[in-house]
Amino acid sequence: MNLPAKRPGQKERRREREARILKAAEKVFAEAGFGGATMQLIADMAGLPKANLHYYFPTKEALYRQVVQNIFQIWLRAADVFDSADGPAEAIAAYIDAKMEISRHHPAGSKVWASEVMHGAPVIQDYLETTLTEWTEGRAQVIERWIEEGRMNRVDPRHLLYMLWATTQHYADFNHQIETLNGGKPLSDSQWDDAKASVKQIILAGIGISDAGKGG
Amino acid sequence: MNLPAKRPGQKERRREREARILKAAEKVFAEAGFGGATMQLIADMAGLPKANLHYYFPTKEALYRQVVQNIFQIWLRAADVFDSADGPAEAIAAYIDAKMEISRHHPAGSKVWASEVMHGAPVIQDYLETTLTEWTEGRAQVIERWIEEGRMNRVDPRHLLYMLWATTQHYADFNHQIETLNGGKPLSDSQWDDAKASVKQIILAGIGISDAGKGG
DNA sequence: GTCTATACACTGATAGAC
DNA sequence: GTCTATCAGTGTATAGAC
Repeated sequence: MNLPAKRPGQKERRREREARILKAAEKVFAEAGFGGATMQLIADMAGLPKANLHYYFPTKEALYRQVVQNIFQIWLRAADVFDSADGPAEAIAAYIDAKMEISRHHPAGSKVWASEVMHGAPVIQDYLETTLTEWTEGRAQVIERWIEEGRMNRVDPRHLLYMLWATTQHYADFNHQIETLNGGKPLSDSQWDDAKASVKQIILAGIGISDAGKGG
Repeated sequence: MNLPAKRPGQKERRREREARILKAAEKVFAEAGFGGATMQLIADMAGLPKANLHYYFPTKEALYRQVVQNIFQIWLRAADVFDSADGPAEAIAAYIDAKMEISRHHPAGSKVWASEVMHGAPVIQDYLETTLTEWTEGRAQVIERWIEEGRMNRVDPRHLLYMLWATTQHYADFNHQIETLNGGKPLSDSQWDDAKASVKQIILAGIGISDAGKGG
């Protein structure tokens, strides 16, 4: 009877808590690693009793798996800009910008991803073998076409992609080291602009596109 | 009396076991992280009873600390080639080659280092603030001089160094991902040559040095 | 100097009251 | 559907026999 009317936004509350747990878990996993992270820490940061986590996620590994999958989706969405442009200069510049933005505003996610891959991808190996492999092959073909059209230097497409991933994610994964070398202070807005400009300058010049991404 | 004569190579045996423990610890820490690594795993891999580890290293953290310090020394030695050359083309090419060799033959060490920095450098923060900061500032000045002498493009020296670190270490830290994208097989000798050549090609061209590092 | 057995703390997960 | 109390398992570290 009144049961349906009795739950206004009950599902929303559950979603809101799930999101809070996932956010806390991402941070704790990033800072302590899977083995070093504890359900107690995650629960405290999410503001819930420890046992409640198992009501939303059956096991620690299931929670971790969800965190990693979310990060993977963010990577994939950022990769879309690679296709929305019609030339290497615009596409690669946009891709660098998008990934640098993620490194700046989502460093914890990048760290969890890096840790997962470093440990042999025990949880997302299937994604590496399917989605990531397909995406990489597709993008390598696009780069190869640009090379044959004479729109950029002949470089190995895969190693170019690795360099893009490595360089952009470095600003997230090693942000503590960069901060220390910056006198203990996080990069300012203008310093982030410098970082993005430097990465674009070197890589675009490195593949023979000289007039793009230069501000002055 | 005969006590000194009674210990032939006793110190050597201790050093040999210490080295074996350190080697096993490096691998376990790299694969499982600090929190995921157990003294049992390290002991098994080193072929010693678990409790014996505490005879050589008082705590798990002390063992970990020694592993991280050793890796840092390897990084520093590799950085020496930066100074043994007299120009940017030779110096940076040699630095890339040296770091790529470490990534190939010492991936576990690179992973432990990456993990330590990602978690906020709880153990080697002092090294970051002293040795690494001084080395970085010195090398940035060298690069700045090369720029003023017109021997390479004007780029931000620090972001160039970050790109060198990120790109070369990526082949160690993400070797599992690279292996997966390579059809599940480790890079062959020639593929490693391609990787080194690609990195040198893009970065050297990216800083305005066009005729170096090209094989054919 | 080396190993076996054990103490003590803490973790992930669950049972049961509300 | 939510929380308190607790269990079983595991981890580091150590005491004590040899």
